[in-house]
Amino acid sequence: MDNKTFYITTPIYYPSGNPHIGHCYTTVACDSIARYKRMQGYDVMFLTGTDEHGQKIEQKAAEKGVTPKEYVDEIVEVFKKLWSYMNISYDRYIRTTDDYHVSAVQKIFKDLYDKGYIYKGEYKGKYCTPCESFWTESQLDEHGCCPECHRPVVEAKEEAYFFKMAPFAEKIEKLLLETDYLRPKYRAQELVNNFIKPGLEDLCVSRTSFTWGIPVSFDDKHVVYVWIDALSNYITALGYDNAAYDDFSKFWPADVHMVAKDIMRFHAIIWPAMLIALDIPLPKHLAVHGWITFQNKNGENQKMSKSLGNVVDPFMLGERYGVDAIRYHIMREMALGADSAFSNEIMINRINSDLANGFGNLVSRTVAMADKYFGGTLPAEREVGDFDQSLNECILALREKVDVCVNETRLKNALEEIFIAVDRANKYIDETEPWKLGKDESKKARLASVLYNLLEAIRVISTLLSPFMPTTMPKVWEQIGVAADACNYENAGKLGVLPLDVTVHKGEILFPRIDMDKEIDELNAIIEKNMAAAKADLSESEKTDEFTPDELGSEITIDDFGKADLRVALVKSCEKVKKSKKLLCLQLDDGFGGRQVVSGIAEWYKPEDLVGKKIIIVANLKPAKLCGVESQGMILAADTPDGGASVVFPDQSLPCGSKIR
RNA sequence: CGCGGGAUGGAGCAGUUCGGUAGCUCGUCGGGCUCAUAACCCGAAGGUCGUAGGUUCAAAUCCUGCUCCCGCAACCA
Repeated sequence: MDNKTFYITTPIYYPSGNPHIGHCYTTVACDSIARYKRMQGYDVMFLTGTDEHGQKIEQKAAEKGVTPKEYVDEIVEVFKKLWSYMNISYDRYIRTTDDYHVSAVQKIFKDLYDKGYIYKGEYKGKYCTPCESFWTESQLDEHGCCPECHRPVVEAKEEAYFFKMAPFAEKIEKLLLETDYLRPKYRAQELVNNFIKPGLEDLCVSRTSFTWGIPVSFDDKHVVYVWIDALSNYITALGYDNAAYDDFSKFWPADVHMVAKDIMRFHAIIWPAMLIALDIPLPKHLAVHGWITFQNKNGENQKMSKSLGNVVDPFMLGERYGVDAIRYHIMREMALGADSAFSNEIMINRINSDLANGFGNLVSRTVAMADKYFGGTLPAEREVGDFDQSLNECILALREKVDVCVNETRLKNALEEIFIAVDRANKYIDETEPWKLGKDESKKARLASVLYNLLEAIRVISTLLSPFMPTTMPKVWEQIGVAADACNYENAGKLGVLPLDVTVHKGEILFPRIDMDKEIDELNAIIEKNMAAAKADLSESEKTDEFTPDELGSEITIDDFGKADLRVALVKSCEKVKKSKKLLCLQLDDGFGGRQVVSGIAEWYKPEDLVGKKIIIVANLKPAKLCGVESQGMILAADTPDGGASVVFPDQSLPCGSKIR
């Protein structure tokens, strides 16, 4: 027998804060697949870890007055504690601060440089001088200022190394469109059209503006910037370019990289490009799943966010419902690619109907009957009857069905298949009416057969379920009187494994039914408490930072001011700019025949709020296009403490075109 | 005309590859059962499959136009 291997990874998580249910999503899914593959006899490597470098970590650490390493050490402990709590069976945990990873990344970087794929160039971006930080357009705050200190940023450039992407475009396009690398496949078109067809931009892979990173070995002003550092973890953890491990030839290429959709791009394009450049075989599959969205009381979906107080604490949920119930719910709701809503109600419903009423109750009623009618031990006599075949066929076909789903990383469907079998077994009880058989002495053999068939069904079902719910299934085995080592993959494909005179042991309730109304009330109370706390936090920080006006700008002369031509204008009409969230398009009477101005205030003003009002505009600003609409000037508005904007309204009686000086 | 996804009984979804009686889970209503965690089983109600056309003997499915939602991109002059 050759030892088949299976290598599966989670992303390495960014420890800028404590882990939440979103992190559990990917990790629990990978864990279940890893456990399933181990059960099948594969030699499995399941890797997870943390991506610990970067500016944000550096800053967070500085805020707390600790070193970056001390800061991440603390959070990594929380991650590990959570994984242990969630029963995550990772084989290896990589930290990008591990020595072997650091030196391997330096070698990889140098290797790519020597091969000509990395070159020195100039990085252009928005720079905040006080923070000494570069930001991309999209990172800037709502006023186009630094997201950290909210002061204006300037165009600036710094020396940086770049990774050439162009040589790989064709191969990556083929990888996405013509292979089954990407799951779900329908995302491939989007990636190709958005990023490959317009031409891949070279990737900035080093920075000089912060120091918390892996130094470039041949140019120590620079640290390696995120991608080469983070993505390499998948190979350095196996021992690529380092001596810490020696598993690269054994496990590479990876069978599955599982990621959430926000980092799909990097794993679908940049990672393959890096591997091609390094002349390393590509991983087999990239499984992309959606986000958990949090459904609030009104049934609206919101992305999880700390300030909304809706971050679901996995420890709290586990305490209330049990870790396996959480694991089950996460995977049962998770569809490949699509988002899934998380709400207390959906979760409790799921736990009650599937786990408590369905599977838990099946075990409970079966064991209870064996206990009641036979004192726990079945007699050896048997009598085949109606419905036996139908049940047995369903159970015998189950393993194959689950195999297929797990191989395609469709865990939701795998669980669906298993619960079809649970339903079949529950139905079998009604069909065979064992309670009637129990009253008739002459039907004991038939009754024993019925109960035996049920116990066998439970054995197979619980075996296949054990990778998903590793804590609870051994309790089931205890109850149905089977040794844990008999609940293996091979036996899950056949019947007749339990001894004819099997003895059951009535035990605790596996999944207690949850009182929905009571539970929702309690959870809402917790949520409100969290929100209040979050709000208090927020107002706390407002007192210290947000109420402080932006620093005064540098001194200018009267001439400088005179360059700006400010005028009063009347809003004649106003409408939202299509395809934009923040833009309003205003038609103005400026006293000079009218003009059109676009302004990013749609979040705070409705068009009808402005029509008929006088406003102040910068009249001689160079026109620009926003979302394809021309804007001939800008309107004046003030920052509000809550991060909004308040348009400055002059006296309504001023005529249009009045100059402001 | 930036790219892509979506619209199916009260809710959430499958079905669309390759046209042929519209399916699942939850909920509702009625019935059965009593071994079981007031659980289980059966049945019923409830859908113009977003909209307007087209192709066809036949369209949720193929084609075209339109509306609305959601991501990504863009964007606060």
